Amino acid sequence: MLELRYLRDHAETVRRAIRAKQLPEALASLDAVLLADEQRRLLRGDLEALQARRNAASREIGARKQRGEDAEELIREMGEVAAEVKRLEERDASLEAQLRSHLLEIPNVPHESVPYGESEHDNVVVGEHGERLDGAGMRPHWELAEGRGWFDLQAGVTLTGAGFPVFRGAGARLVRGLAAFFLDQLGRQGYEEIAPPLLVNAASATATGQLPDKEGQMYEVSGGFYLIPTSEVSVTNVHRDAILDEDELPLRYCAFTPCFRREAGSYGKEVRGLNRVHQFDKVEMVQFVRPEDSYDALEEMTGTAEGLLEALGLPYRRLLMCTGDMGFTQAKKYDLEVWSPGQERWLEVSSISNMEAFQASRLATRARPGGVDGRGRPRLVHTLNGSALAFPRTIAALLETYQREDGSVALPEALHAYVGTDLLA
RNA sequence: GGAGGGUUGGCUGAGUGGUUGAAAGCGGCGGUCUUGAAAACCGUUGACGGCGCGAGCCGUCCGGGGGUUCGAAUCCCUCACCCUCCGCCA
Repeated sequence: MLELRYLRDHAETVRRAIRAKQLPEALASLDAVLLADEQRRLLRGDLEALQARRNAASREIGARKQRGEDAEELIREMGEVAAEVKRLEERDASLEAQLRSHLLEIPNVPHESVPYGESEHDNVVVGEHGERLDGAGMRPHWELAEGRGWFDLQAGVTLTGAGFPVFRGAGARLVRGLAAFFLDQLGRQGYEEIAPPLLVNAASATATGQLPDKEGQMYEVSGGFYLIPTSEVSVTNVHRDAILDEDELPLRYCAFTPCFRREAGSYGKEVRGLNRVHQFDKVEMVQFVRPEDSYDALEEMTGTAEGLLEALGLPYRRLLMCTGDMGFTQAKKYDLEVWSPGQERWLEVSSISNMEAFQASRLATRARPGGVDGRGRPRLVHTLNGSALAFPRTIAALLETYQREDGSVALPEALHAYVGTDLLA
């Protein structure tokens, strides 16, 4: 969330940001925060004066009793003060709770380099790599897989419901190979591998920004837990409520996990095959960096994800998300889309974002200059995350791009050792 | 699941109702000494919020929440986590 002090000093900037992000309902939240803040500061003036009086009187009572003097009158007097203090404290607590809940409803402010836009149509293509294959005669991945049994959508429907594909045989091996390939690549670039819990509590989901505003996107299970919609949630919360050593930044983590998303309201060709599913695998990158380094880190991470697509020989393009399409928590976000020749459309396989301090303030993740024992004041870190990469659409593009006349798929060389074959037949 | 013990500042660890924001030690920072360093010695050293140009003043914080009291780190309730023992499971 944005910090209260920032909100007080930059209310207009935040109003513009809210409008640019197409979240007008947050304007009321901002007003509510500013009002509650003002009321609270007034209240605290009275409250603290009263507390000071009580503290002084209590000391005096203690002193008198020690001298064996009578303090009955003062005690009676303080009884009234104590009741008033209690009343004001309750009012203060209620204002603070209001403040906090509305604060959580205010989105992050886009970076100045982010273009204004109302929807996905206003995103800007900032680079394209590789030559798109002509779609003539190319089959979509679901037809290819159907013939060879690499994944079984019907079985998933039986087991669970639509959007839960069952990978099998060479398809399952491809999943495992891709995971190992991605993780190895990231490991080489200094990312520490994490195998996190797949269930998180509400505090974790709130810290990374899934709650309270995107509740409907997560599966909630009994015990008050949520299935992670991305390992960003698990991995970023590893340092919740922590003071890091600023000299040890950046911290780079990666994780291979399933992700669970309700994706309510999607239909039609958007969801054919592996285009959009409720459970999918993804390798995620997460970084904790010093504030002044976060935009360099964003470029670096995006480059890393692009490197994976290049290693797989898949044509892709990079999009800079406009203000209206970038999401609640982000300050700047790139999407990578891979070319799907069998469908003749672009498929989003990665999304890399800089949250600046937005998550860090909810996480209370700070870093102290000069080490944990140092004397410097801790300050909020910046957090970033990005997919490297999401599996189903990567697999779709791989199958379609490398398909042969007979419906088999010749894998790119980078995967041969990982999948244990150069051909899915 | 049952019984007991514990959770205090960056760390170890005192403190069981009244100048305790908290002893002591370690660590950190500054200094003396030294060619330099170590050792020794001296000083200093929590966070957050509010007010003030400033020196400074006020408030809150001893795992979380609630209660008793004029006053709570200290008493009561509750929750979480850790440790020990018993049971159960792998």
